[in-house]
Amino acid sequence: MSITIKTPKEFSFKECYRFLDRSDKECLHDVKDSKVYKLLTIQGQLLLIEIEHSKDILLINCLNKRVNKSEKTAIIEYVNEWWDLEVSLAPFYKFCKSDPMLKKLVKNHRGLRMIGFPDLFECLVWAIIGQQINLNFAYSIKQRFVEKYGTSLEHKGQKYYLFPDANAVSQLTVEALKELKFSRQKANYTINVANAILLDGLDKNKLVKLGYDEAKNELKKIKGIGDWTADYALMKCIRYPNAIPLGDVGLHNALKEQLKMSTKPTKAALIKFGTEWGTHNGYICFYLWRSLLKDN
DNA sequence: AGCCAGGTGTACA
DNA sequence: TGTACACATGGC
Repeated sequence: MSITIKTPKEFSFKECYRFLDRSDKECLHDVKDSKVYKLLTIQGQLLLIEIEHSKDILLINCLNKRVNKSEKTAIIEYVNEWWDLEVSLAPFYKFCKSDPMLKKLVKNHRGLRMIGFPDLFECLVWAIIGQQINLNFAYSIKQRFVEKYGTSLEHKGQKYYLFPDANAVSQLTVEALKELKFSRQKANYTINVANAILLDGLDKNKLVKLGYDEAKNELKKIKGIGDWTADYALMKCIRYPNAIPLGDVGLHNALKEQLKMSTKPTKAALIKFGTEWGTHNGYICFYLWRSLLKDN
């Protein structure tokens, strides 16, 4: 059974692919020869998918199993959410027309979709790992973590991984995570998040229904989730369009570069941006992050 | 050698 | 409310 998704109006496979290819230590998907590979768990089964682009469609193959109709539907749903394919970018592009910096960002990366995290636990733990350390180090920690505690599937001599689930992580000790170079604090934060999901009913759908402010409060109750991590998850997983991690160093660096500033933006300037950009916060932030990668 | 990386909680005033 | 400090490691 062939699986296809008709691409939305504003879509660039090349831009999405470039973002997915930003680290060679990424272990939760693979990119090769203009194809994207990812292991999914659908209805309790491991499905390895391959995504390629042709004209106005995404062609998806499941490499390890013949899929039935409901699995096909679930795969399409997953990719739509992962790559944010069901949103129109027209309002965002219209908004950007009136500002030179935003106009240039859109010109350089038109069609880029916000590659997100369908899974809340993965999103939060990845954010925690990335707190205050450089991205390369963060990827190293994630790789050790996923390879040690994640479920995997081998296909043609290569291993593909799922992110460890909250159940498995709640059983881990701080010491076990420290061996992977988590700091003591981050090890605690990570286990806290697993417990919040298992014991306190932290749930993606609940956060979707709560509204931005309430959802942010809910997340910040967990020790280890501050403003930055909460907004990161609300932007990349829950997908509130106004969510933006204003304290993000990458955001600061990108703004400094784009606006040719001599110093990083002040806190007051950042708050002003967040207010002016409003519902376009998330996409503007994502495009600014994209601008930090080479071959713009 | 020392500072900075996709921050946060805690300890103090 | 506001500021100092530890935290893990690696790159420059």
